[in-house]
Amino acid sequence: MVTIKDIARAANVSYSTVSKALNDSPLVKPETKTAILTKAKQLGYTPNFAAKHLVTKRTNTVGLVWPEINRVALTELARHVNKMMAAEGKNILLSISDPIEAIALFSRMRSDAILLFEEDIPQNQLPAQLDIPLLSYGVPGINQFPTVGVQHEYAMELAVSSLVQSGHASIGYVGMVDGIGRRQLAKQAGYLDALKKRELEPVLVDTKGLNSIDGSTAIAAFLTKSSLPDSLICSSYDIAVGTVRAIRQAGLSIPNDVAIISYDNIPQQAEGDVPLTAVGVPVETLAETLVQELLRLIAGEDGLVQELVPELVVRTSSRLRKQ
Amino acid sequence: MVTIKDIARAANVSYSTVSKALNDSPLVKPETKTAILTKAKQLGYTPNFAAKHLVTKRTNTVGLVWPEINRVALTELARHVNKMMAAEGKNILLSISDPIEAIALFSRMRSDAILLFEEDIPQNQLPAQLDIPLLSYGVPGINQFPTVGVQHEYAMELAVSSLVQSGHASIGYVGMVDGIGRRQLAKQAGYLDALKKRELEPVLVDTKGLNSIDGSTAIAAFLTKSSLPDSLICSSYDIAVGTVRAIRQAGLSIPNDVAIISYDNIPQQAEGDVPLTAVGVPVETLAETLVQELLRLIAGEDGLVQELVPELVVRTSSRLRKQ
DNA sequence: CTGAAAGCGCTTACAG
DNA sequence: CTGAAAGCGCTTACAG
Repeated sequence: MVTIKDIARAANVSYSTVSKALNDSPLVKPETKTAILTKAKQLGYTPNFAAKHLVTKRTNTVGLVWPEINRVALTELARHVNKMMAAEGKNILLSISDPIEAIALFSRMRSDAILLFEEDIPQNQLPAQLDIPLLSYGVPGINQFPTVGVQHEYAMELAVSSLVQSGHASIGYVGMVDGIGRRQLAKQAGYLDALKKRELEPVLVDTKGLNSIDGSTAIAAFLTKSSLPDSLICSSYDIAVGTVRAIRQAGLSIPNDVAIISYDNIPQQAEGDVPLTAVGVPVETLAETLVQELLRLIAGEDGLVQELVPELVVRTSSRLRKQ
Repeated sequence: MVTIKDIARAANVSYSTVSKALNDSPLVKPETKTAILTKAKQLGYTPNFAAKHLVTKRTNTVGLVWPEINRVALTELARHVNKMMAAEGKNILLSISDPIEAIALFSRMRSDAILLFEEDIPQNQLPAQLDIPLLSYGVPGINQFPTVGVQHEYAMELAVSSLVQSGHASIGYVGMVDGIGRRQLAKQAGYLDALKKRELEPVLVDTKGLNSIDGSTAIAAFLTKSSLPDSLICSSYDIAVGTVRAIRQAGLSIPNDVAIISYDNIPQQAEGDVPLTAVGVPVETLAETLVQELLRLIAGEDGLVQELVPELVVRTSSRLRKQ
């Protein structure tokens, strides 16, 4: 492995001059700089990250802890965060290992910060005190770390309110019921509250999982026993995809037979056979907030707990039915 | 940030003794060791990865370059590789950035090796010579690096042969047609060869993308113009999911109206409404081969180019039709 | 068993 | 402008 000492020898300068040249310091004469850079390229030099970090104390690396790399909406969010962090000169490194181990690894690596996409870690398993900042994406209050979250309850209120205004009196919910995901539980609670407030009867369709296939299976099973409510709120994009599939499979039409509102404000919602009305914080806003907060934490500022306000985007799937 | 020197001070020993104690060296007296370990825990010590690596020359880290974290089959493969590498004491770090930048990053980080899940990088953009081993997952011969691949052509031969034996004379292909993915192109070529050999007429259904939604959209569009062949080979699990959705949506039955064989030998193929016949190298075999090869490369042995042999698993979706 | 010393590959004041 | 020196946080021969 070639080091700056090898370059120094080849270029007949001291290795501290090489270091300066490689970092484009104004302290080194242009000709010397060019000569050194040429030699470095010739020798196939690759800077040693660890050595550099050891002295500069910065890794410009942010660890993303995300064991489940399989939700479309989260993938979209990760993609945005990755891109925006790159623009700030920070590299996102993703671990799909056990969250506790992943946090420990990023700690040892002295990542500038850790972003946690997994919220179901028992509080007592999280390190009581971390030396590097950790930002949690999820429901505030589940751990002691700064958190960026979404007002899920308000999102459900928006969805229910919109359906009611369109004349729907029976509104169902498709998602994991009484599951372990905090985000999922918050959505369910929000739905139940919004219905209760209006004295409407809730209908819960339990998907028992979060994949689109879980959504379609649950709807198909439900249909063998009874007919669907005339509108459904799906707890995520994936669930909505499965729900739409099962409904159309049953020969029903959207929105005429069943109106649909999906969770997750991502562009994909518009791109299916039936453009889906969606509620949620726009993925760009979410990403931007996460990045801003990470940069603040890295700069040593105090962590905040934020809950972002969701928006409703109306598309075909919940348009007013022709009476 | 607490260092071994802080621990040394607190425990009244030299910091080289602390280092030995933390590494569980037999050279240090048990009582001293216990005292040091206790102090370390008390102070909340986290070893500095960079410092350790700088002297030991090992990072025990493998970089996974995978910009598209959205294919079910690849996610399943990544999960297996991650788990198996963890068992070997190696940490997988994933980058979803531009592959060239990701490779450069892992180079600077001195990862023990790089695993490349993206095959459509122009040969001339890849570094001519890397100081750390790189293993490519994909079609052999597209770059100068050791590669683990799959005999896609043989997989297609297996699929076609199985359908022909079941009495199917019209066999279509659903996937990205003439796209840029090498794996996809190899599958398409294999399909065309297998049909030509039997003097059967090929039918290509172009999905123009790799998501399940692309599959269902393509099938639905195809159905507006003509009827489907009586059997279909889908180029991936995702495509098969979409294909099945669209077929059932059209009121057709699988396998009675249309038989389906899907690509990707993953457990998920069995779990849908219609258990899918699938062809491909079992994901466990694929993962094991990748891990073995990575470990060989890390040990300094020569890289190999391997093509694994796919297997066909027959399930409901291609069972003999009732005549 | 314990500690002093050298060194991993860099950066950065500080002299010259 | 250039170079010698110190030091980042560790490990590992080597003395004692």
